[in-house]
Amino acid sequence: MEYTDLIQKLSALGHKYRLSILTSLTDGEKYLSEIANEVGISRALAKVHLNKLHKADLVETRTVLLEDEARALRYYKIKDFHIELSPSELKRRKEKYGF
Amino acid sequence: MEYTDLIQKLSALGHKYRLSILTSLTDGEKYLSEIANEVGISRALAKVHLNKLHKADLVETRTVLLEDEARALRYYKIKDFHIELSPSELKRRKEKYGF
DNA sequence: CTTATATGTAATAATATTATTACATGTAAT
DNA sequence: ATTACATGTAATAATATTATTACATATAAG
Repeated sequence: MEYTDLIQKLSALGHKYRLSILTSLTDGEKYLSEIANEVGISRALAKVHLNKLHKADLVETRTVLLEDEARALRYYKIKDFHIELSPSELKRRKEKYGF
Repeated sequence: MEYTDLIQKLSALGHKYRLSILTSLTDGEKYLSEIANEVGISRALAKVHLNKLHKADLVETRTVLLEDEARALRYYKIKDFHIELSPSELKRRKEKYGF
């Protein structure tokens, strides 16, 4: 993973609501209002944090048409990622990539 | 690791200078001016970031008296930590701790 | 006594993040 | 028509982070 991408993911993960949202999405995909309710924040605020998670490539979205094909829901799904950090991992990265 | 401690570590790690400082410290302990030079920032700014790393318990300090026992240097040393995050890790945490 | 090295802090400025509020759309059900 | 869901955005306010500047201490060397 690129340095700037790692930084972006770490800072996206380092916020209580965003980590909570991501954890909530480990159940499966959910739509905005569901997420806001589960986490206990307003829909608008949940959107702000979901946007940040999306920019960091930690979630992806999918629009689902309901049976009537009139209304559409936007589902948020956790993307796969793997971050492992420790002093030795940082050293390994440094030796491998030079930073 | 506690939820708030994890958040604190993640947000401490999620900044270019701080990750750079930590990576630099994988070589061994260093003092403030060395760190500032290596990372390429002012001493005052390096201090700000080291304070944040210290609060997140990612570095520890040690005061070393020079031979003459007059001057003292404050060495910063990386602390041991291990952070592993992925969708399945988040799910495991949730099932184990409930968040 | 000036320069160089090391430490530290406090105050401010600049920028970014976080949170809220208010508004917009659309469909379905009462 | 109003209420209940669902979506979205833009503007503002509040707060926090990040960066700089300026000052303080102390020792050693020239």
